[in-house]
Amino acid sequence: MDRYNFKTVEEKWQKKWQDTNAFSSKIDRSKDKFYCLEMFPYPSGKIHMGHVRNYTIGDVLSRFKSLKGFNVLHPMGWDAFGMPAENAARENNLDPKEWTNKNISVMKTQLKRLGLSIDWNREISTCSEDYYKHQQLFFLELYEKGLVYRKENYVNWDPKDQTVLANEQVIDGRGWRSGAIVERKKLNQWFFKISKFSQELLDGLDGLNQWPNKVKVMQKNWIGKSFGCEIAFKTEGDLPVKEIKCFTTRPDTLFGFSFLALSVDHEISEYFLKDEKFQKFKKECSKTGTTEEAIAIGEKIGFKTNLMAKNPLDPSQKVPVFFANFVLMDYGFGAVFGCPAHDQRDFDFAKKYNLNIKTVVKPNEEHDEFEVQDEAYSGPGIIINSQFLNGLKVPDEAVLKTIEILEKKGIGKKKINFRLKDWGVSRQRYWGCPIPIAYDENGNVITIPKKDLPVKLPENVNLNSKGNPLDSEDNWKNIVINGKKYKRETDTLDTFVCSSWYYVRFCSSSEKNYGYKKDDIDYWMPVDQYIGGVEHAILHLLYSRFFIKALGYKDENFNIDEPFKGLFTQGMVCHETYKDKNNNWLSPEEVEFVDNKYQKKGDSKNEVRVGASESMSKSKKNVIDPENIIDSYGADAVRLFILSDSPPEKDVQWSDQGMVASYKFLQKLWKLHKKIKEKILNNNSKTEENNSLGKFINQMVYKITNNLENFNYNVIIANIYEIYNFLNKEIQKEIATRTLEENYKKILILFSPAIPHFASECLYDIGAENECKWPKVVSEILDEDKIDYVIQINGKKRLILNESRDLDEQALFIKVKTNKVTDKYLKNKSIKKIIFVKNRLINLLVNE
RNA sequence: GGGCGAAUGGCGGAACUGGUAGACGCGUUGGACUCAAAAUCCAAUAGUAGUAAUACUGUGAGAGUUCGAUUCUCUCUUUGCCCA
Repeated sequence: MDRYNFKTVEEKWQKKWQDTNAFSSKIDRSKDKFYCLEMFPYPSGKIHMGHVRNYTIGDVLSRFKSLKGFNVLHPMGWDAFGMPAENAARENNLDPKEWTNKNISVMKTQLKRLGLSIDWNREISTCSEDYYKHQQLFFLELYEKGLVYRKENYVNWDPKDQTVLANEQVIDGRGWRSGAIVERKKLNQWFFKISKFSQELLDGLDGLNQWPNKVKVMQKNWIGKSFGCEIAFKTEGDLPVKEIKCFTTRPDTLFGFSFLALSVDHEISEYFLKDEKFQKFKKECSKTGTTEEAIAIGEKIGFKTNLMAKNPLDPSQKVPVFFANFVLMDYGFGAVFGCPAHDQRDFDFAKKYNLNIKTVVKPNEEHDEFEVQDEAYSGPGIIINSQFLNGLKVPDEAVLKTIEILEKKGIGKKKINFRLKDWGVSRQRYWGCPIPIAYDENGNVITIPKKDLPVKLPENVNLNSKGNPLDSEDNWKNIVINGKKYKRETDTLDTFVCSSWYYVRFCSSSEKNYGYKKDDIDYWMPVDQYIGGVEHAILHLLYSRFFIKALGYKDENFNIDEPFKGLFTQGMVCHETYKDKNNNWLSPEEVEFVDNKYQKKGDSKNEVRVGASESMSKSKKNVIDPENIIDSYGADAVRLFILSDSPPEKDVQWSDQGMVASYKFLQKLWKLHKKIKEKILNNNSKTEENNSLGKFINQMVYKITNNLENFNYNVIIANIYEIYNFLNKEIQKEIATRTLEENYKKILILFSPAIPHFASECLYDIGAENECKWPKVVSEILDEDKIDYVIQINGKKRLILNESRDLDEQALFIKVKTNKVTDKYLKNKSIKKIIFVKNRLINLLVNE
C-alpha cells in the first residue's frame, strides 16, 4: 500500500491555493466578516517555533471561521524597521533594506510551507515607502490635533547602541538588546500625548470582555490611576523660596512627615548650579536608572538643603528639605513629603539620615502602644498622634477627610494622578520611519508640507558613524522649502509606532492616497481575534489602543474605538537546555543519549548536563529549526504536534517523540483513508443504514465545534485521534455505503482546520473536493437513546446501568432494586432518601 | 511587599452548569510478525490488596458547604507571571 507522501501532497495544495487565490478577501456585505490577525513577525532571518505555533493557531481559527461561512480577512505583514537590521547591516557591510527584504523573502517562503490560509495580496512591510508615507501623514495630523509635541526630557540612554530606550526596554538597569548599563541623558524628544487618553484607555478595558483578564489587569496597573492630593508646603530658609508643591496619595499621614524630598531636576535646583557638592550628587543620581524598579532597588541617597518645610496642618512642625534620587520630576511635581513610619522607601531614607520616625497609624483599636520599629507599616488601621485626625480609619476615610480639611484651609487640592507617561517616539537610529519635521536656523519647528511626503530614508548611508547615521547625511539633512534653508529632523520613529496601526492598513493595503479607506475599515474593523505573545500585553497593545483613539480624535467620521475585540495570548515553545563540561550551551543536535547518559555527540568523555526546559532562544541554543522539521515530517504533522501537547495559552514542551508520533499518525490515517475509499467505491454493502457511526460523528461535530470556539485546540487533536480509533474499529463491521460516505466527508472537514493539506487531499481523493461546509450538529440525535446511569449508594458509585433515556425516578429505582450488585448494599437496610438527576444518576441514602 | 494565575498517573494533559476522575498522546510492559532488529499490529498500564470478581485509597496539604467536590468557600504550602 502506498505511503502518504506529504511532500507532493503539500506542494500540490499550496500551489493550488496560490493559483486560485483561495484566501483573497474582499468586502461582501451579505456575509458576516471575521478579521483574524496574528502579531506580524520581525524579519530576523528565519521563522522560529514560536511563529509556527502563533500562526498555526491563527490559521486553525481562520479556516474554521471560513468553513462556517464567515467572510474572513487573514493577512500577514512584516514589522520591518528596527535595530537588528541596522546592526546586521553594519557587521556585514550591507544595506539594511537589502538585509530586511532578503529575510522577508526567506520567511515568506517558510510561512507558505506551513500551508497558512493567508491573503498574501494584502502583504505589507513597515519599511516600505508605501507604508511609512501614510504614517508620516498621520504624524502630521496628530501634530495638528495637538497630540504630538516636543520637549526636552531625561531619557534612558543606551551607550552601546547609542539610542534612547523606553522604560520597558530597560531590564534590570540594562538595555534590552545590548545589555549595556543604561544612563540618564537629557535630549529633545518627540512625544505622543498618550496621557491625554489615560482615563479613556482605562475605561475602555471594561468593554474588552474577550481579552484575558490578566492582560487587562496589567494595562490597568500600567496606566496606574491614583487618587491623592496636592499640598503646598510653606518653607523658610536662606533661599528665595516660599512654597513647595507636593503630590501624595497619603495626605492622612501628614503628621508623620519628617522630611521633604525633591527631584534633582526640581526648579529649586537652579539655586545650586554653582554648588559643586550638589553637582557631584546630581551626577551620582544619574547613575540610578529612571525606572521605578531601579529606584526601588537602588540605594536611597539625599542632599540636604538649608530649607525647612512646615506642616501645613501645624506650622510649628518643621522638617528639612532634601534632594533625593528616588524622586522623579515627572511624578507629581517632582516633590514628595516623607513619612518614614508608613512608607518603606521613606523609612530607609530616614534611617540613613537619622531623621525622626513618628508613628501615625496603628493597625487596629487594641494596639495603643503601637510604634513602628524595624520596618514601615503601610497597611490599614487607625490614625494616631495626629491631633484632629486621630481616630480616622485608614485608608479611605482618613485620606478623604484629610483632603477635605486641606481644601477647606486652601492649602491642598484633590488630584488624580496617572502613572502612564507620554510616549517618547524619537529614536536616534537610521533604520526607522523618518519624522516629517525640519528646523530653521534658530531651531524653530516646521512640518514638512504634505505634498512632499514621503520623507524617504536616504540610501547608501555610512552606518559606521557614531550615534545616529542620519546626522552625518548632510545632503539629506539640508533642505530648502519655499526658498528657505532648513535642517531635517534626524531622529526616526519608534518601531512601536509602525505596529500600532498596521492592522488598519491591512484593511486597505492597496489604497494609495491615505492610510486607510473609510469603507474598508468600517467593514473589517475591529480585529475580531488578535493572537500573539503575552510579552506585548502592555506596550504594543496599549499603543495600538491609543493610536485608534488618536485617529478618532476630532474626527466624527471615525467610528472605531478599540482595535482588538478579542485577544488571545499563546504560550511559548520550550525545550530542555544543555551544557557541556566546559559550561558551554549546546544545541539539541549536538547532544546524544548513550548508555543512560547525555553526552556531546561522538565525545563520550564530554558529559552533558540537562537543564530546565526554557523558552527556545538562540542564546541558550535550545532551538529546533522549523524548516528542518517541515522537511522531515511535513507541515501538517508539525501543525498537529504543535497543537496537540498543551493548551495553546500555556507553554508547550517540544518533544521529538511527540513530533514523530504526529507524523506516524498521519500515515495511519492515510491507510485508513485508503480502506474507506475502497469501501465507498465498491458500494456493495448489503447492510441497512447503521447509525452508530452517524451518532458518534454527530457528537464529534458538537465537541470539535465547541472546542474550536473555546480555543481548546489540544483537545481537538485528541478528538481527531478518537475519531480515528472509532473509525478504525467501525470499518471492520459492515456499514451502509451511504452512511459511511456522508460521515466520512464530515470527518474530513472536521480535520481540515488542523491538517488542511491532508484533509484536502482525502476530500479530493473521494471526489468531494468542493463540498466544504462545516457540518451542523443534528440535535435530535445528539443524545444517545441509551444512557449510562450512575448508581450511587450513600454517595458512592456502586454500579453503572445502561438503560433507555428519560427514565423517571420510579422506573430507575426498580431497576436498581432488582439488581444483584446493588442488592448486597440494600439488603436489610432502609432507604432514607433518594436523590435523582434525570438522565444522569440516582443516589440512594440508606441507614448504615 | 502587592496583584493575577496554576498544582490531576512515570510525563504532557482531559473532565459540560457540582454528578462515572485520568479522554487523547507519549513512555513503559507483555504478545504477534521476524533468523534477528527496525517498522507495523494487538493487549495492559493511578496506587494498594487479591488468581479473580471486587474492595479500599486517590486530583498539592488541611478544614468547610453538599446526598455528592478536580470543580464552590476559608487557611496553608509550592510554583509561574506581572507590578514594586
